[in-house]
Amino acid sequence: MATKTAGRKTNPGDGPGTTSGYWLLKSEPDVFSWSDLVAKGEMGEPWTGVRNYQARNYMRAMNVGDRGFFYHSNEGREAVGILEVIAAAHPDQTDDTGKWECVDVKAVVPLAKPVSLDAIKANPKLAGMVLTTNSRLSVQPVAAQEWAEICRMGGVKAR
DNA sequence: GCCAACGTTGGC
DNA sequence: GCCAACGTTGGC
Repeated sequence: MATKTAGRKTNPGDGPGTTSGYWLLKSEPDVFSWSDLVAKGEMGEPWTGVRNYQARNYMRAMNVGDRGFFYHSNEGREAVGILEVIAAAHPDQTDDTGKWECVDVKAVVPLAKPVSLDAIKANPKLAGMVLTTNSRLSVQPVAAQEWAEICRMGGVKAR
């Protein structure tokens, strides 16, 4: 593990090559939503379909037990729940080339109050979030203090 | 639905 | 190895 991340810093606030163990994963809710993941229960679901090297490398850096926000892109534009990594990166069955990988995740808890992109942008503590600095990256690291702040805004205990 | 930003591809 | 063309993402 601790795979190389193409020479990039993983996250401001974390040292180079380290991760906080917190993530943010995007999905368009009309393709795969938070409630879809909840419906999978403890079995969880492979996070397939990522076709971006940076995003793949972040998935490779994930450990079982890491937590992430489930973010609804396009429709909703808000973090809606907390998920947990239940299987480390493995080949993506929906990919024929053999290049792409996915992790398995399960739903942990919904945010009592979804945290919108607008609210994130309006919060100076979250100014450095990848969500705003690289809006196209679908799998991204979250710094520990960002995790705590969004949990607070979302009305859930940070865990 | 539009389009800016970003990433990838392929010709040279 | 450069860069123009193209495709995709996701906010607006």
